[in-house]
Amino acid sequence: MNDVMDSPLVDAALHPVRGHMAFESCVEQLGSAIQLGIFRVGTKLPGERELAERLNVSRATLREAISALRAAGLVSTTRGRGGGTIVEPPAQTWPADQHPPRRAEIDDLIVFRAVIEPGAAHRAALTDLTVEQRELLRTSLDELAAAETPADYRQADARFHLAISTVCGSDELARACSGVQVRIHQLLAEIPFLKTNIEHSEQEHREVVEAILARDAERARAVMTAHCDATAALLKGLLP
Amino acid sequence: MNDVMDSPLVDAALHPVRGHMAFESCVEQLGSAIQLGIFRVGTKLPGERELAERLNVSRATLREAISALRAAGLVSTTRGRGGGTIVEPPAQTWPADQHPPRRAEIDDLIVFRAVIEPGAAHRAALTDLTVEQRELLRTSLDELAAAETPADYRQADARFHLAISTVCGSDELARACSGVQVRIHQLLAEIPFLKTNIEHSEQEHREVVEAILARDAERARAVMTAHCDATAALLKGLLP
DNA sequence: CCTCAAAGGTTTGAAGTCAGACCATTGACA
DNA sequence: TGTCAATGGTCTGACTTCAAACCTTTGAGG
Repeated sequence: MNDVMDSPLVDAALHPVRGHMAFESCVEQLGSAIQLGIFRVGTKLPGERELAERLNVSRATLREAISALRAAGLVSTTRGRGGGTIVEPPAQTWPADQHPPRRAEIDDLIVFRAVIEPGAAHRAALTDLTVEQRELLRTSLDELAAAETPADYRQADARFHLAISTVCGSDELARACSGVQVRIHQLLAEIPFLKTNIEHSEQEHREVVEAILARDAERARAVMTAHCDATAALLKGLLP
Repeated sequence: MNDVMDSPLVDAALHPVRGHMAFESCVEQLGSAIQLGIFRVGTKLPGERELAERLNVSRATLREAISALRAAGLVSTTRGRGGGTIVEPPAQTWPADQHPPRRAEIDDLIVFRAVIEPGAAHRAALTDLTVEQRELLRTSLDELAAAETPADYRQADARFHLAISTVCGSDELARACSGVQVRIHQLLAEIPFLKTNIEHSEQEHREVVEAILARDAERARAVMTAHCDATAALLKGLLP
């Protein structure tokens, strides 16, 4: 009969609705924010009521999610005034990742990143940045340089990339970058930490910030492109 | 105390979970696909069981969504063998849009689009396209030229842009473009149809495809950037 | 004409999610 | 030291969603 489904466009327009996702999504977002160091070890998460509102989820559901994080040892909770949920130092082993991403997913991610991160860098350079935004970029860069352990470095790296997208002024762009960083971060955690590679990365990081602050959009994009390509090559080469 | 929430990064990492979203999301996706002409007037939608599986939703929920579309007059349904759900010609007026997007949302969308669409064009030019993919681009371009009414043209335009992102080989990128196109399409429907503008657009469309097929990534990106900027200027100028 | 496969239509009970109210604990501050 | 506001903990009834059946309609093909 009438096989509309053969059109390649249908696949782009129709994507799976993640079923039963409120609880899952909360765990994922909070867990990612903790793993990326957006909520740092020892700090307190916002109150349950505020978090629930932010995530547009009922408090009951949010509590389920926090419960799961507590069970996983990522946070601990105390009651009463001044109490709350605080981020625990990472245990010996992260709760084992459930499913190692397929190769196709990695390729997909790498393509998406190659579009979005250089685009964000380009955009950031075109944007009239406030003093705070410039400060955020410099601070993120400094934290990267100050990182002492590989784990610290990877967290600071994720935050750095996120910071660039944040200053573009598009929530949606920032969210897309956040999603990309979460997954990149997970993948990077599985490959060895190469010192020479890091030094090269740091050089690129500095150049990107320099280009953005100098409002040299083309250069910002070019350097970020090279940076993403380098990571992509690493991942493609070192992942199973 | 410990106000972690002040970090601008938190906003990027934590985004609202759309509560109760299965039904809503189905209506949105199917409705958008119909409005963009991905499912064309007079054609039959895939069967309920297949659609439900694609959307990762129970058949009951999918049926609720179709029911809503039927109530809105977008589709009609017949039973029995050979029956199904077919796309109706658009009524005089589309079911009135619920909430006209705020100015901030429009700016957000425009920034995101300025990153993602030129990025996709660039990427498409770098990709080894199959014969089918090249054909898809040419066909989309032809349909654009063949459009007779403003509504036809806008649909063909959305499909054209979607086609470009589709050939990049990243589902996620295609999905992001799809989301952008849906919203751009809605906005464009609210402003006058300017003939001179369209002619200019068509020229750019041709150049983009030409550049992609010639594998001139820089040119593809530059032309697409100009194209997006033009649309952005239109929207900013003509929307309330 | 008959049969039956393919499609939409319906039912059912379990599980997830929600809003909102109320309970219990505890430390900040008067 | 006592109060109480802030915070996590609990409960309840309603709504949504799910999976997996089964029912009804209808046209294609023998």
